[in-house]
Amino acid sequence: MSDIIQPRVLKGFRDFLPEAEIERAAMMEKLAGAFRSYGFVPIDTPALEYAEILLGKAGGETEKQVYRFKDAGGRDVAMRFDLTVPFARFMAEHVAELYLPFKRYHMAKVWRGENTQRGRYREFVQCDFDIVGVDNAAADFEILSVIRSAMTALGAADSTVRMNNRGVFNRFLTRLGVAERSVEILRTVDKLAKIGPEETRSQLAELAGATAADELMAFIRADEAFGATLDRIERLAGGPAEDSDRLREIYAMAQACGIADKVVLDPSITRGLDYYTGVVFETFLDAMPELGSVCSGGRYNDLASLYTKQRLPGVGASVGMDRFLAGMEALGRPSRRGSYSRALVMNLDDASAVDYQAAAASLRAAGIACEVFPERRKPAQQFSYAEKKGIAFALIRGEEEKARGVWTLRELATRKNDDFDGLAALTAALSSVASEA
RNA sequence: GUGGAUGUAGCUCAGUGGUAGAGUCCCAGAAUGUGGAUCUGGUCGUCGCGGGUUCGAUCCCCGUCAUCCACCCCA
Repeated sequence: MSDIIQPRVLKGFRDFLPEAEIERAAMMEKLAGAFRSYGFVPIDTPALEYAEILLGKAGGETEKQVYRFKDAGGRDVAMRFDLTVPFARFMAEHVAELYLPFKRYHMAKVWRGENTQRGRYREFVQCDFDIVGVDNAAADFEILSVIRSAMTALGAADSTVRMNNRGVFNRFLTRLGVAERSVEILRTVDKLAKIGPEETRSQLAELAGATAADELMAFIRADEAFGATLDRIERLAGGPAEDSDRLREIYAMAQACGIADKVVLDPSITRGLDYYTGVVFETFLDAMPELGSVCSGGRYNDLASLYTKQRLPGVGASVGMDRFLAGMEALGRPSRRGSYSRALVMNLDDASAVDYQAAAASLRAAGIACEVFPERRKPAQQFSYAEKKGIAFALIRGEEEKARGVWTLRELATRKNDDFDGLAALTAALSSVASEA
């Protein structure tokens, strides 16, 4: 007679238990801190938009992957598949209420109905940050700098930003006479790290001929210092121009700010997305480059041309939070934490129920997160509960302690007890140790 | 979307054409309120789901769902 529904989640969608969600929340707080330190402000937009808004310019892969359906009112709607397109609509709609340059960050879930794999889900969080309204080296550099700050804040300072400028690449393709095939060529070049030089060369030869393929392979090498690579690709592209100067300026700023050692000029980085027009960035964990980029972005000349006649140049990037976390987990450095409680007030004596609440109130007033175990149970069970939630301290007051007029503070890890004469002394003691952890 | 592997207790995994086990975890007791050792006993499974073959399926076949890997694409 049991017809319960089997509980389950959709392919590519996930539940997050407290430990995982605490880690995600901590990560978002760290990112927000990095963004705010540069003056970026938060925004949010709806998860659901008119399909024509989201798909206006999309084609091919995006179109196939987007979740799209008719709502109850017959509207043709779609779930956002990134945060950039909704941001374009947002800017077109609100630019008059805002100010330029506008620097925003946006951390939210997006949905893509593509096949899953480690670090690739159908529902995942992107953390975007963009500067709209300025087209210069200062803005490009600021995004680069925020990427470095974000990675450092997340405990991944051992990562490298690989950057390039599509303008230089396009000039080079024009010189080669293969500009009309640039989209396919860019896409092939983008796969260099994955498929290796031989395969890349043969695919390029099919696209552009053997001679051009050899020249392309010579162009996309990234085995020299930033300046040497820049000089080489600038020469191959036809000499000095604004695009190569831009890279030079950005690099000078990176050097001045001490982040140049984690920035590489890699002419093979082109980004698959075709709306990028200037600098492009990809960020790889040094210990796990095969995971793919955990933070990518670049410059686009016109963010919102689909929705407004006002020209809005911008530059930005996006941290793939779920992919990043998958990488950190694979590298064995997750920061597990079971709760935010620092102390558990043990429940050992019904006659002391009031005292327990008073003790907890006293701790919270001192800024110490704590909880009262809600029913009387054997001490071992309460200790076990505390340890599962990662609570470091237990406050013990049973009949014996009450008779002696003391509170016992027990450190769970060491199992050492200390007696305190009153709540004030106990709270003070806990304040000093709690702030250390 | 295409191809391959996997899916057995909360967790990690054995196993068999006759409806299932180990370790761990959890619960109780030895020790009647202060947990890391030991011993004893115990709970827990629609063997992913649906269908087929069979006297009988967790095992064989088909489908399906999910996870992982490769391709594709990308965060």
